[in-house]
Amino acid sequence: MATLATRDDYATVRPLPAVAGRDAITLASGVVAHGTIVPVARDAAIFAQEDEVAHVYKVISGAVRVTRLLADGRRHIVAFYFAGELFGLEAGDTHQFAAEAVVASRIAFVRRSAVASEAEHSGDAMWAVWRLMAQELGRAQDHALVLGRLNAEERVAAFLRDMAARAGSGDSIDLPMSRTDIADYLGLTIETVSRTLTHMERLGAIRFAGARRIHLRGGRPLAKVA
Amino acid sequence: MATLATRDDYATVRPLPAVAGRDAITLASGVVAHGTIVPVARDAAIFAQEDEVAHVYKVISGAVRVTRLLADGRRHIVAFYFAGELFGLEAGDTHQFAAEAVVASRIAFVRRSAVASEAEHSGDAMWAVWRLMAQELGRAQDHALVLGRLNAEERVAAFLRDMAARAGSGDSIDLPMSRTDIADYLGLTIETVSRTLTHMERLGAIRFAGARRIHLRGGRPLAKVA
DNA sequence: CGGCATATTGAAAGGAGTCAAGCTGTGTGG
DNA sequence: CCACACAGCTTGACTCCTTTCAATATGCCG
Repeated sequence: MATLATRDDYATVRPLPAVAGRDAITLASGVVAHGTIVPVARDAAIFAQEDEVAHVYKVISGAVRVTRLLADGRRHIVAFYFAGELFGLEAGDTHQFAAEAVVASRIAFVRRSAVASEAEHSGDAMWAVWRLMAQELGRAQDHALVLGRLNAEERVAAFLRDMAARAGSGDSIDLPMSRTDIADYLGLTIETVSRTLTHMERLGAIRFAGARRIHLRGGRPLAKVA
Repeated sequence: MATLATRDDYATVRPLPAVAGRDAITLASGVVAHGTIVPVARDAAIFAQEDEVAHVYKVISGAVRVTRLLADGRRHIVAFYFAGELFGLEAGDTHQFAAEAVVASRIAFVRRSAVASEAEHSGDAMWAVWRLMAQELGRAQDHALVLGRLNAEERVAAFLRDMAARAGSGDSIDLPMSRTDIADYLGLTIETVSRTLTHMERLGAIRFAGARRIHLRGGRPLAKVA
């Protein structure tokens, strides 16, 4: 199914240790740590599924997808991250997921130890990390609800609403990811995603301006989910 | 769809403030807080979806389900919790879910503020709460993968494996929840759950001892997922 | 022992998947 | 600057897994 992104397909980006810590990265309001901003090409890996957890990441510009691969090749996208968002926070020492740039992006690498020591010394930082974790948990639970109980139309509508809030401006949504990415995020096939979007356009709920730019019309697809 | 558990169906259990704090509850190894152990009847609510977050809970005995209800009545089960497990930890001030006892259970109510102050004073407690949160996140992400990319047989197999590890003894699984609960957890219908279990029995992968007691045979259903 | 909730089983329908062409549009080379 | 080429997207026809609708069966509890 679909084109797979395995570890060997792309070179993993590895910032030189020597230059790490050059930039001041704002993890949360008031919480700043040193890190390195690295340009990452489209589809290049930021970390792989077996990598040791060494950093926490912030999207400076562009977009990131976090994925899991099943042994038989099925792919699941855990989450997308956009400019300003943090990702890569995991409890264990080995990444359970892989992360790749959806489009050419600039990613801040902050050493996990830097975040940890920041959190130990400052209640604010600790609190910020906690909030981030809680937000991730909420997103994952929402995602499970979408995958467990919504039909194709509802899933795509929920996705568009989420994207409108996070990657859109006004009623215009800029989708940096492919239909394959959307399908793997929503537990559907690319054909179903495509058909559903076409159907929504026919209904007048959305309008296309190229395959990856969508205008919402009258918030019609918003009506469904809690 | 299915029998619905709405807020009005059951009386919510509310421990008397006067008796709160009578028992010493172990939240994690070495982290103890005062709380109250309350008996909760089968299907009785522990908290409802709109309730203010006042407590953190620990299952002393029995089992708990945490659910979400869609406006049209569709139900999604976020998670099950068994003896020894903690639940109810949420970031906001209002519960996003409801919790009910699956069977008659004993639940420890610990004031959230007690946990918070414990965490503020002790690095250990803080760390324990963090670990719990991270574990929940991992579970939610695993659940999303199951719902997004596995078929009915694989979902049930994954469920049985999880139950064997958490609510079983050896190769024997004691399922306290109904087929409806399982279906709402796995994003299936009760008929599909039932048929799948029957099919697994025909294949010799499991053996029934009553509808809610299952013996695994040779770990056959374990073969599928990562 | 009866009665009701829970579970199983069957048959038919439907929504999403699969397989297979085309189409579009973006990037590149002539 | 135009045109080709390839990746990505759309559309169509058909299949299949899961749902839906409908009876039974089972079993727990009073």
